[in-house]
Amino acid sequence: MPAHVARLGRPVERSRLARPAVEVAPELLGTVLVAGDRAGRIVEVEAYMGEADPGSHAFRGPTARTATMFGPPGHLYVYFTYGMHWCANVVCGDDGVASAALIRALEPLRGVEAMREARPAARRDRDLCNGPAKLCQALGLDGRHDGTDVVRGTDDVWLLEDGWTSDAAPVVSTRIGLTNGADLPWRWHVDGSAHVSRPSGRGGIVVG
DNA sequence: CGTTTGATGCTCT
DNA sequence: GAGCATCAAACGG
Repeated sequence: MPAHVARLGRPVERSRLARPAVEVAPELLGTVLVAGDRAGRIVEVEAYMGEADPGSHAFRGPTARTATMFGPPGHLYVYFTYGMHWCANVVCGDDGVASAALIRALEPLRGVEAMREARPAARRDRDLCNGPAKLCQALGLDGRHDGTDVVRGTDDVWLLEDGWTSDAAPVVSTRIGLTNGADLPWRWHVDGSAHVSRPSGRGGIVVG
C-alpha cells in the first residue's frame, strides 16, 4: 500500500461490507475513496437491495451488466447510464447476493487540481464531486473499474476508514432519481455538508 | 434562486 | 422500442 494512501486511513474490512447495503451504506459516510492521486470523503450514499428492491438494477435477477453486484463484497460495481455517465457502487452482502451502496457525493481531500482538470464544467470546487457521475468523472472512474477490489486496492482504488472523524449527524431520506422504489428511505448524507448533491430528499430526518 | 430541456447510447423487454 | 440510480445549459422571476 503506497504511503500517500496509508496516510489517509486503512482499508475497510471486507467482513464489514458482507452485510446488507441498508446497514453498510450509512456507515460509509466519512470513509475515504481513493483513486490514484485523488481522494474524497464520502458524504452521501444510497442503498440498493438487489432482488428485493424495485429500484435496483438487480431487481429482475442477474444479468451481464450486474454480474459484479452479485459477486463478493468489497468490489466496485460501475455502470454506464444516460448514454454518457458512469456511477460507482461499493458491493455489499455475501457472494451471490446482490446488494450495493451507490456513492453519491464526496468532499474532495486530495488531488483537487487533477479533479478540476477532469471536470472543466465545475465552476466551484463544491461542484467537483456532488453527484454520482460527477465524482466518477473527477476521480477518473469508468467501466474499466467495474469489479475492481477496493479492499486490496487493485488499480489503485481504495476504500479507507479512520481517515476522517465524523462530527455531523447522518440524515436519512428517499433516494434520488428513481421511479420504482422511490419511497424507500435508503439515502443518507452528512448533515450540513456543502458537498452533497442535494441538501435533503423528501422527509429528511436526522438519525444520529 | 427556481424549473425545464436536450444530450446520448446501453440494457433489457 | 422504452426507459434510464445524470448533468449542464438555458431559461424565467
